[in-house]
Amino acid sequence: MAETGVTPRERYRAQVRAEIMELARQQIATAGASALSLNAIAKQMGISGPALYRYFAGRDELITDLIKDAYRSLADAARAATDQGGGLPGVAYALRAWALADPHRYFLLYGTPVPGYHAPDDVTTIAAEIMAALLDAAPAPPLPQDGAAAADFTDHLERHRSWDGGHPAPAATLHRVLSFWTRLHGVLSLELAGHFAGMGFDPALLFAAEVDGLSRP
Amino acid sequence: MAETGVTPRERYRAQVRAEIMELARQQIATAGASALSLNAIAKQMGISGPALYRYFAGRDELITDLIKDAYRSLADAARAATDQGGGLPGVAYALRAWALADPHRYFLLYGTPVPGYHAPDDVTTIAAEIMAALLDAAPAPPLPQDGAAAADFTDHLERHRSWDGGHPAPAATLHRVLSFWTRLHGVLSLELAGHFAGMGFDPALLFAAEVDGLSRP
DNA sequence: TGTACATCAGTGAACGCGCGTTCACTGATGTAC
DNA sequence: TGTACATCAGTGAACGCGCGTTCACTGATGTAC
Repeated sequence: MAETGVTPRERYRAQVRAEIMELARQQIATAGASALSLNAIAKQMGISGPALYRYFAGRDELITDLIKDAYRSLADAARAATDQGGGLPGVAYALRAWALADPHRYFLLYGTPVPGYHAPDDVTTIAAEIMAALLDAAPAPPLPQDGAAAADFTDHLERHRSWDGGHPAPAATLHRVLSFWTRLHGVLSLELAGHFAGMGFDPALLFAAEVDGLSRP
Repeated sequence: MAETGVTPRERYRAQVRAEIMELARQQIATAGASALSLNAIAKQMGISGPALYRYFAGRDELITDLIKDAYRSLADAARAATDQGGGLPGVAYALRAWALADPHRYFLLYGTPVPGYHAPDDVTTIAAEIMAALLDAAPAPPLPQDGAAAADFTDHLERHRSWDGGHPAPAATLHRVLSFWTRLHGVLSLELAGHFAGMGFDPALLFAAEVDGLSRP
């Protein structure tokens, strides 16, 4: 009685869809997005390949849903960290934990772009949520930027802040958050891709040092 | 008479090899590394597919050579910029120019890692050259790091600097160069992957602001 | 200079693979009267 | 409660594709005597 309006068939559909997504996620986690195979998923579920077409229009739609799903998960993690009051460092560590839990999922969002693929509007919206979480976590007011180029870009942002989602933060904060985000992505993606592997130092310490440096005024 | 010891056959071989590599490079530039197809290359050259096996043991070897080639090219660009005396900003702009000239080539090196693939020792050596160029370009002495985590990592690097290729720079400089490199990669890879596309601001200005901020003490 | 032999670039057929996707269908589940 | 019909999940065969790679071969180029 609790589940009003949800027929058994709808429940079943949602369940199977979820199972497909879950197996797809596992496949990506194991061998990356390029290895995602509809037939392999079907085989794992014990059904025939064409049966999947009851749930997804095709491979592209499945990938799109996986991307949306991953963005959603990442945005939620960022939001939770912000709400917990840890500030930018808090968000930074949350993002790192998210990425380390499933590196291929991170690369699904921020890795090599797929040549033909173009992201739908939904993901742009969710990506904006991540920026919003960072803006909420950022301390105010930001210190004045040193350096002419830095000041120039802050000015530039004043006139190009359509992506802020209506956030009232000053342009200097937008700049700071943007810079924070790019730097974070830098360390993180190099670590995840294994580029520090042969260098001998501990990536966690580098990350901590970056976050430390980025967070103080 | 000038080309001592190089038989016509060797010349021919080198030439064909170079042509294969060039077409492979074009293919990657157009549609990414995952789209690289031996048969397609052969067709473009007007020869049969199996003929390529006279020049490469297989697809993997070709990709490995392309990666080595790209690293070589990038390291040369970094070295040239350093020798020109532009300091870290000079190297930064050189690397950006290199990446923008062929984004897929950049992603071949620093994009989503290929699941099965493992880089041979050669590329590690060349990658170290890039760090060496940055170390040569970095100003000395570096300022003391603010923040406990930053100081910790510098200390840590003192004990884990095997990757410095024997460079005499102090650990603080290693730290600075490492941080410079990761941050650079952050802005650059997000720009190349198109993540700034919908945001409205000019990526070049953000890059300039980052380089500006990163270069001053 | 001429002949016999070795090297080696390139061919064409074939193998086996897995992929996404379509189609006409069966059979179970749900709905209407 | 029972019957007639509609919905829809899943099947199995098939299509067409392009891939990397192997193999035995032809024919041109180079080498040795």
